[in-house]
Amino acid sequence: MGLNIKDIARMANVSPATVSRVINGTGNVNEENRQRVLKVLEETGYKPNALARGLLRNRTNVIGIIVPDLSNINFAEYVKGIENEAKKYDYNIILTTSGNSAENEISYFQLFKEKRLDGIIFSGTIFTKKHKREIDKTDIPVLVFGQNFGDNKLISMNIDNQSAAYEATKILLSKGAKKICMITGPLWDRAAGYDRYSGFLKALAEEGISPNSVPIEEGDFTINSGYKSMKNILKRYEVDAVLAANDYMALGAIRCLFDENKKIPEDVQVMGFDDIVISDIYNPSLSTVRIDFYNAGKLSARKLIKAIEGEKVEENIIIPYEIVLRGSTK
Amino acid sequence: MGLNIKDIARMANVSPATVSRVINGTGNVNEENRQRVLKVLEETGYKPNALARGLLRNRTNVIGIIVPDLSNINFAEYVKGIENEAKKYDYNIILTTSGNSAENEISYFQLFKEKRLDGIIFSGTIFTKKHKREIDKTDIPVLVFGQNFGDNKLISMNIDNQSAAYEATKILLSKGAKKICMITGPLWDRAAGYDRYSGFLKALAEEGISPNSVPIEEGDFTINSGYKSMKNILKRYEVDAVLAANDYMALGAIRCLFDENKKIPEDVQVMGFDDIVISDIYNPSLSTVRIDFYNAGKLSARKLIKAIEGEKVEENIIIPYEIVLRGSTK
DNA sequence: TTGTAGGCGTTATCAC
DNA sequence: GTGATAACGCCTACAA
Repeated sequence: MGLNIKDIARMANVSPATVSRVINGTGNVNEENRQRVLKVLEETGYKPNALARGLLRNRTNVIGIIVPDLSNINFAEYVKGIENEAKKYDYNIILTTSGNSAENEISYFQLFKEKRLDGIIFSGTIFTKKHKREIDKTDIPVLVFGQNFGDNKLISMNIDNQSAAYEATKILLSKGAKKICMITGPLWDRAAGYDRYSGFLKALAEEGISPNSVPIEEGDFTINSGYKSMKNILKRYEVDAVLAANDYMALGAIRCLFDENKKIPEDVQVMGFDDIVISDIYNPSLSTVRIDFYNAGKLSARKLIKAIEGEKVEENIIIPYEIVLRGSTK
Repeated sequence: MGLNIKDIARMANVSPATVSRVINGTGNVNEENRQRVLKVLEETGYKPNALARGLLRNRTNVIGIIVPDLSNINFAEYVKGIENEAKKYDYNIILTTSGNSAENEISYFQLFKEKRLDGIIFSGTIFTKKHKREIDKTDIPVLVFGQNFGDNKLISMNIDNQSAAYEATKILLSKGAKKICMITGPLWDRAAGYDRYSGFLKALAEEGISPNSVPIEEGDFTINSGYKSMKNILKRYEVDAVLAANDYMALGAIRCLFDENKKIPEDVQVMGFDDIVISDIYNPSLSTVRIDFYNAGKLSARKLIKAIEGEKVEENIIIPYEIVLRGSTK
């Protein structure tokens, strides 16, 4: 290590320019010289310094990612998708997690700018004016995931959470639910919290059900909060269907219903969100809304790289969802 | 954007050197000038180019990570731990996943070298001479996670999988198991596959049980493979205890036992590995071996950064485990 | 076909 | 206290 292009040049008895030409396959090089250089490269294991190269080309081939939390399997899958796809195009990723702190998010934007990354994928759960201002100051391509935010400067990719929750609710009602309730995520979480909640309300409105008569508890996406929320609801209401804003809460709710001697789905139907790996094997197996985060990640990487390389990219991309019916619904 | 330190200098009527001094807090600067510079920095949102800086200082403040797969919650937690801890020391991470391909792993080592990262955390499931040769060629500090590989050049961090499996087996036996069996991971996976398997055998040996009489199936860590392995075992044997090399396989096994009308833990005791979030709420709740990957990640980051900054670091660090007894054992 | 020289943006050194 | 200058390692005109 510590070798630079001049050292290689000296060893191969040529100039640094020639070495550079061999490495990059640019310009013509005498075959004999080329072979000598290649041999030295091989022997020394020399790798050009990406810093120097980036400085010159103004390109790093690195994409910055900001996600709230890697413990959430959805985000882990999303990141995996990005990474796998990016590597195909010879890009790497710098990963940061914000823990849902807007302050962290903003400071990462600045960091990414400093590091001269080629593009940024940002997935937050809230999106403020401050975020927007920061993004506007950046002239690197940015892809925002999971936030509807009309802005022609950035690419946005969204899950239609509202429609998904709407449809899930409709299905429960169509299967005979008369006393439905919901366990939501935190409502400040625009996507998985608020939008799923509002889709639920929309479906009720269409059926002429007043939201005031419907029990709604706000959980925090953990199994425990699902359990507690269900318990709170059962204290004061009789219900025959539950929509939970994610599978963990749905599983917590099922556990609670079980403890209260309710039969699923005969007495109470349950529907979750996410289709985590356990949902299929759980007893009863869980009906849920499946969103393919891995593919969303791949798509995000592809779109962003397209934008980095100067191609036109549509501004708002919608990720499909799919409703999976299993044993916890009739 | 596109501003450089010279632009700032011009705007503030000072030299680039002075701007640099203000930014880095190095050397003395006249208060009046400092204020003028700060104002320009504020107004322009200028950030120094980390590439140029890195070129000069030979430092990037970035750590490279290689893990097999982010879908595995253990690795996701591990990475999260690294990232959170690294950020405290002002380091960022470049994350790559190898999909267990040794070829990928090696090429990432080279990439990291090219990018002049300050350190590398490598977690693979196999560790070959080729890996070792590559690491030896690198003079960046490397931390290898999950592989016992005596080498004074690198820091290694390990889970004592063998002892953990040994102890788990002993517990099952002490609780009256007479006809025990195991569902292992792939045995080429040194850590979670082979080592857990060998710990199991060691415990049997100590009790004078011949391994030939004991059913052993090799799964692939998925729920399905746990189910199938259990089914295969039950076809030919009667068992009263199962050790599975991870919780997913344990849950698959439980599901199978349930389908075969076996009572848990009365007829068959089950013990897993990992303590995934669902294990506690499953019915029956799952006894398991818990390893704190998040903290292992934090510790890895801390040790590696220490090494990067020139401090001496112990060479082999052992991560503790803990056996959690729940409803699936007597 | 090949080599020399200048510059990418920053910081450290050395005069002033 | 401040500014010019060289250097980090590479690539690319341009000249030979």
